[in-house]
Amino acid sequence: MAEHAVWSSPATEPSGEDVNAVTTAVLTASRLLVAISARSLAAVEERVTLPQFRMLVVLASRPRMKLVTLAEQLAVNPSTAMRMVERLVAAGLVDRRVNPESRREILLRLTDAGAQIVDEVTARRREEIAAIVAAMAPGQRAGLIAALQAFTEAGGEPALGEPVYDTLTLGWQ
Amino acid sequence: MAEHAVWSSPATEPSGEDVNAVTTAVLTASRLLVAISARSLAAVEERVTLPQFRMLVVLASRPRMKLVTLAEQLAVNPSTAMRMVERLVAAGLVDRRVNPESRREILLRLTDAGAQIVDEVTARRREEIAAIVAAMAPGQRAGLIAALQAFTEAGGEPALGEPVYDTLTLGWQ
DNA sequence: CATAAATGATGGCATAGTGCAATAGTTCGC
DNA sequence: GCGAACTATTGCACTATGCCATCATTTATG
Repeated sequence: MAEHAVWSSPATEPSGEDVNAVTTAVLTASRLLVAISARSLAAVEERVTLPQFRMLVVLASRPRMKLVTLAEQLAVNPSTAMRMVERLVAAGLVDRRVNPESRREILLRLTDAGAQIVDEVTARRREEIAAIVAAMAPGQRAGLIAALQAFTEAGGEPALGEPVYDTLTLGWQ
Repeated sequence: MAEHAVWSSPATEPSGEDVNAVTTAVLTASRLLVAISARSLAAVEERVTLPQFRMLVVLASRPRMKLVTLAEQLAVNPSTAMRMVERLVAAGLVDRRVNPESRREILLRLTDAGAQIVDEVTARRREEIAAIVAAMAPGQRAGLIAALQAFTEAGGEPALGEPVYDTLTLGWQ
């Protein structure tokens, strides 16, 4: 549709076409990953909303989190996190208690039920990806690992300083 | 944390470990892609919300869409789509008019301003990915293309029947 | 130690996003 | 011509969000 400019990088490589083709391949693969993610969530989306699931994922990554930290991880306002926590506590998915070390803070963590939801989605996602990988010719798998590692390394760490927040809700760590 | 079972597929390959390693590589790369996506949206998120952006993306993919179709593409209730459309029309990002061919339908399409927002994010995302690809050793790029194509093919089309909706908001098509 | 400053949790208010159910206008099949 | 089917739209309820104000607790400072 829109004419995509070709980002040839004169200073580095003359292989603008090359880069462009790889970029397209990455975008195409991303689409599949997004679809996988959406499917992996289907099983739980009648129990929790997407924002709630993201909150569970963050809490799964680190127990004994206080509210402001949780809000930061989710990149939402503390008041938003507050009300979500209230609902999740009411739903029996999160446990909230005052931090005895510092009584102005609260400590949050998943209940078993909350942890189970996260595990369910995580496992489902891994299964889906594993199934796809298993469908690939064995010889191609090694190439995929090497290629993805190179890509991930070239991408480096997410933006410095900014909170690495996870728009989708992909919670594996 | 949780012990991940190893999905060896006895009927096909004995390479369960192999599959597992590839799966992990895929998940790691996905994380980077999610971060890229989040950053590419930063520039517009003061003008539109994430759901609104997703709506713009869908409208960009096909002009003259009617409301129910739009709602289906977004996997939301028509009433939800309706109200979102109202806001986007008010914001000057979407154009809404009665279909002269069938007066019970409305035809929706992006305004120039709406299209510009989509283009902006799409271009930004491509640029970010291209920059990463450019940082890879040229020799690795060909491998990445081949590997990703194999992966995408093995993944096949998204779930049959279900609407392919895009949880994240990655709108390239 | 006493008091100001900083931290953290909450609540009030307004807006956006969602789904379900009901309603009203159009079009289609017979 | 009429009822069925399709569309848009609205009412209602609830979740998600941000900004700002308030109250409790802890920390820093004189």
